Amino acid sequence: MAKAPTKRDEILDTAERMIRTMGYNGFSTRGIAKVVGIKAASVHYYFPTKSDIGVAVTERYTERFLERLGDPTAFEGAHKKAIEHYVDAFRDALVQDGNVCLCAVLGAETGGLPTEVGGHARIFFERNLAWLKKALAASSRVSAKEAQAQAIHILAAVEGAMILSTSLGNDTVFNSVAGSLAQIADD
Amino acid sequence: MAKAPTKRDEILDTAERMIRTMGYNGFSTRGIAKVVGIKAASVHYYFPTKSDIGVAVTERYTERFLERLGDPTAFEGAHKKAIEHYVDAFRDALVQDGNVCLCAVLGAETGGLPTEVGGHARIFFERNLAWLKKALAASSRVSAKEAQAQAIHILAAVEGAMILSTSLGNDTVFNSVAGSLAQIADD
DNA sequence: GTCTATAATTTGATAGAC
DNA sequence: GTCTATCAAATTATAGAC
Repeated sequence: MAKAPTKRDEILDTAERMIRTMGYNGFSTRGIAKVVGIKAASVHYYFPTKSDIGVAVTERYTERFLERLGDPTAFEGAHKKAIEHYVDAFRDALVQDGNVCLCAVLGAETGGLPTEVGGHARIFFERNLAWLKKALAASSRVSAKEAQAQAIHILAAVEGAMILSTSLGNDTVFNSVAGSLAQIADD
Repeated sequence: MAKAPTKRDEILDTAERMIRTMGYNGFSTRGIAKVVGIKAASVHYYFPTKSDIGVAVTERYTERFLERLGDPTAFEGAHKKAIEHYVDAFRDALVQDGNVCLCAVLGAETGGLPTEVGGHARIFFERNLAWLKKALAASSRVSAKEAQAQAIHILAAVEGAMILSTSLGNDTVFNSVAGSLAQIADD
């Protein structure tokens, strides 16, 4: 039997959804409270400040995402499989959740974020690049330099593809980019 | 002698800079007024609503960008040159202006935008894809289908690269992606 | 065109009762 | 833990004087 989500979880779920559709400056404690079915003051009981919500959402998002990615060295020799596995994680975020990557949104409005929130978005990107570099190094014979460049390229393309898909209202855009990235393995 | 910018232009310049750093929900009419040196009520004289500012900024941005791109059929046989020219336009936006692409920001927060503003961001993307398709079709022997996929890939990668660069505080990230994209021509 | 004044609403946050 | 009540500030926008 799945544990019922705590109020705290519901707040984070709602905040994540709102940030991913409207941005950090597009949600309010009152807006969250209304959805969760409590009062704004109760939201502040769990998270003293709005920035605390942003940080908690981003940390949870990053942990979940990297957990789902799993072991980057599990793709020995299967370069293409590694990339497909990576891209699939984002596809799920886009199609299942129906939203852009949290950190694509946060990264886009970096200048309008509390410093700590922007810092945690940055950590998401850094950890993703580290995962990709390891996965590429373990699955192909590219140099460390090439692995670095490929990692940056893949992450940038996937994040951009989610934004494009959302703005154009067309998920096939994401899949088109996913297909192109799989061919990086054919170098 | 360059014409002095009108007040209207100054408002749009300031709004564009603010949206590109903080997002649409991160700027206010008062914030703009303070920078321009007038009162908020005067901003509303030029643009009745905030949404009007967003639309005007996006339209102007799109026109300028496509003007700068020029003729997409000017690269006969020079596939690589076409891509480099396209990527350079974004590099200038990132390095000279010091900001992410306006529509990367707007696209990321689509769900939090007035409908018309989101619609104009979408138009930016559509016109960019159209330009790229023409440029790729005119400069190489790829099929229409391949040109479409390559166009989407290039646009997504460039937009994502700007966000990554900003969040990581590192412009070399953009240049790395730019280098990878130039190799698409080597297929 | 630019201002003052102001309205109506929203926002982030706190104090204190229950 | 959740509430009511409240605050101070900010926000979008309008009316009307100059």
